[in-house]
Amino acid sequence: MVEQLQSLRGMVDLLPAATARWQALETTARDHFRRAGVHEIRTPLLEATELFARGIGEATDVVGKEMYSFVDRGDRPCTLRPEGTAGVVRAALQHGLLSQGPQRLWYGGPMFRYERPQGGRQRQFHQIGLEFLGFADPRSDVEAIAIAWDLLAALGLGDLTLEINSLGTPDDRRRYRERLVAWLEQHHDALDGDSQQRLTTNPLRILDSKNPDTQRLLIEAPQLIDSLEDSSRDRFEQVLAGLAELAIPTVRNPRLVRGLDYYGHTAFEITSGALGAQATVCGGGRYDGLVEQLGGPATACIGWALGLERLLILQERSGTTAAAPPPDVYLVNQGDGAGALALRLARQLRQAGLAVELDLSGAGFGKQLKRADRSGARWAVLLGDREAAAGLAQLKDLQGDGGEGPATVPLADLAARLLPAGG
RNA sequence: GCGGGCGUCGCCAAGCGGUUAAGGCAGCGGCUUGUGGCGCCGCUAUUCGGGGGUUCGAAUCCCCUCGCUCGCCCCA
Repeated sequence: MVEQLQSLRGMVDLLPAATARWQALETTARDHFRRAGVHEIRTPLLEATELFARGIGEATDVVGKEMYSFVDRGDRPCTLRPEGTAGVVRAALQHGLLSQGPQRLWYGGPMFRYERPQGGRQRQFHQIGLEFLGFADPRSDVEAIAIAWDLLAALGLGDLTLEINSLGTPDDRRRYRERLVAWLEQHHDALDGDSQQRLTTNPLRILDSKNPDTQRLLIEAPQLIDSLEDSSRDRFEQVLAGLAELAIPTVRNPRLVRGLDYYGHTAFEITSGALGAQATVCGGGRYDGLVEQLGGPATACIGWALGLERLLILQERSGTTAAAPPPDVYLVNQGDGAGALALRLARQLRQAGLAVELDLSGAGFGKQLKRADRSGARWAVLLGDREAAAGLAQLKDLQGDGGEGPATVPLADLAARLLPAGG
């Protein structure tokens, strides 16, 4: 026997049993964005490696060790997108969207990160994200976050925590980094190994270390908020006030820093305690410097991304169900004449708007009816050669108890007979 | 990339060194060659993720490998 081929590690198939749930999720999201006046943008899965290196930051883990990169046949360094923002900004610049005014955009689709798979973490995973390009007002932060919060609620998810922080301006951060490093160096020996390393590579990331000893130590450390200029702090307060006014509960987390270089000012995460180690369902923040960094005009932006696999895990845990809808009609047929006619009848009923499953097995009526029952269809339409010759069909209500026998209906009347009852 | 756990039919699952690898669900066939849901009967793993090894003998022990899973890391 030939060795069984498998999907690549961390790459997951979505079988028919799962796709109903995904479609429901996508439908809800699409409608939510439509009502929020946010428009969809679709960009390629594959981009020049340089886009991510410049956009996300060379020093980040996502760029440094998690990208699916390769050189194509034209010797171009390419990368499967590890996140959506960089591509959206690139597309907006390339097509001059920003000169048409501020953009309210959303995107969805697969992202790729070469990591060790874990619950809620795959190598190909799916995100839905929002990007507001060209919005500086603190109210845009509030609205962006509110859209995420409400979408999660529309998807039936409660019991979530919105953690929020301000990373201030690049100057604020530079100032803070110096203070923090100075302080941490005095406590160098008390830090865990990972954090000691990050002291030189990315000291701010030490703040959200999961090491309990490090966390205990950090309680005494200088706080980012104290290094913010007044204007940054005011801005943050306005965002918090705006969220409070919308009755969206926030938890200030002074140690929330996030891993992508482009974030500044508002940074937030929406987390759930039901997800284990991968607790973040939605994360985002302001990235006022990114557009410029990618060669565009200085443009204030805020955005977020939402992990669909994690969302689905939460929906499942909270018992939300979504089953694939059964067909309206199961078309039982037997005999050559009836078989040919059934093919035509199925098409005709479908054109009339009914969902029709046509039995192609050639099995007996009993077998087919059994399958009709299991399909969950409301109606069985039976077509044998006797009926075919007479231009009739038998109609059975599969959801009744079988008390009344099948009705005999002229083929021409079938659609009309079934449609009003279908609802 | 690092550490722990796991891997028996499409799914759930017994077996834990000794002749033919339980069972349930699903599937298929029959009872019922033109009429469903119930019931009954039968069929469906020469094989235990894959490859080596130990042994008279392995699904059961060892090694490697692949995959899953939990934690670290990272993030959605």
